[in-house]
Amino acid sequence: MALPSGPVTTSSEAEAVLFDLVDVYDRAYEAAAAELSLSPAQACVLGRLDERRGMGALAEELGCDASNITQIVVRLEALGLVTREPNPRDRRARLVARTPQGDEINHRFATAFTFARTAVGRLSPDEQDQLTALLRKALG
Amino acid sequence: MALPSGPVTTSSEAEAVLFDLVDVYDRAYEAAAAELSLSPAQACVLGRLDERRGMGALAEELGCDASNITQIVVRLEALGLVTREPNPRDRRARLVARTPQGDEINHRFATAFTFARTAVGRLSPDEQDQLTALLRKALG
DNA sequence: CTTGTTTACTTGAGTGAATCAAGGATCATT
DNA sequence: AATGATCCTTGATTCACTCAAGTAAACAAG
Repeated sequence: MALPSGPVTTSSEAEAVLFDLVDVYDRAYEAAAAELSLSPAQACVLGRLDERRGMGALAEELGCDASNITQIVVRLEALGLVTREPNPRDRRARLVARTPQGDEINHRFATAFTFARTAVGRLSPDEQDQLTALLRKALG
Repeated sequence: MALPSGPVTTSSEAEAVLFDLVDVYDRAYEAAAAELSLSPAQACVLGRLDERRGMGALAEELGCDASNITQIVVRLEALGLVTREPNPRDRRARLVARTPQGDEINHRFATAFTFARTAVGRLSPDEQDQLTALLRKALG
């Protein structure tokens, strides 16, 4: 989603700021990925491989079709960032794991994606707690 | 972006909540669009046509290539939600405007996309002001 | 053990977003 | 009238995403 999500009509100021936040966050994420020549989806998957895991687990966590994950992982594999090893316990399944290069790129991505860190860093510890509490309440 | 944006590693709780918010927001936007058989990008463009305007203006506001807008608008036109009239003052340009049907769908979208409204509605007026202030500060 | 079912993943087809390069038409300037 | 910039479209390409079908292996009876 390169195009922003909203606003249709923002009735309250809080809604407008919320929208701004989401927009800036998404763009920052995309930009950080682009710096490493990754698509946002690739960066996302790569970031969820701190431990090796199956394709199905990824699909479920990310809430998308398994075939989508297959494609993304195939591309990450072609880039040398990920391997797909057969699962010795279940020969239907395959375990996806980051390569050392994948670790390196993932680390660089984490460094490049400064938005959340920076935004939170603009707040005092007290304010951070307030924000956390407010957002939790807002999320229901 | 159906796949979530983040987290790589969330160092603070505030960052984690921020990520949650963005994720839920994006998914809600997508779901609301899907209810009306629109893509998120289509809903986005449709929502920015309260006044008729040129393709270029849309592209600039949405930060993407003009040819991308062309495609999206062509599809919206095929759905009968939008018209592209020639600009009498400049025959290179075309003015995009919602049709009555487009207005209707846009309104239904605004109704279906309840996330921001609902989230903010969980907070008292005071809390809403606090949230607005905190997010403004965090956004820098 | 073989039959049938479920599970895990891949493949293929199709849609749409997005970008880039190139082109046509029109405007604006000299 | 010629030049160059502007507005938009077209074409080519990549990728994300979904759905329908298919393969292969696990699993559970009979």
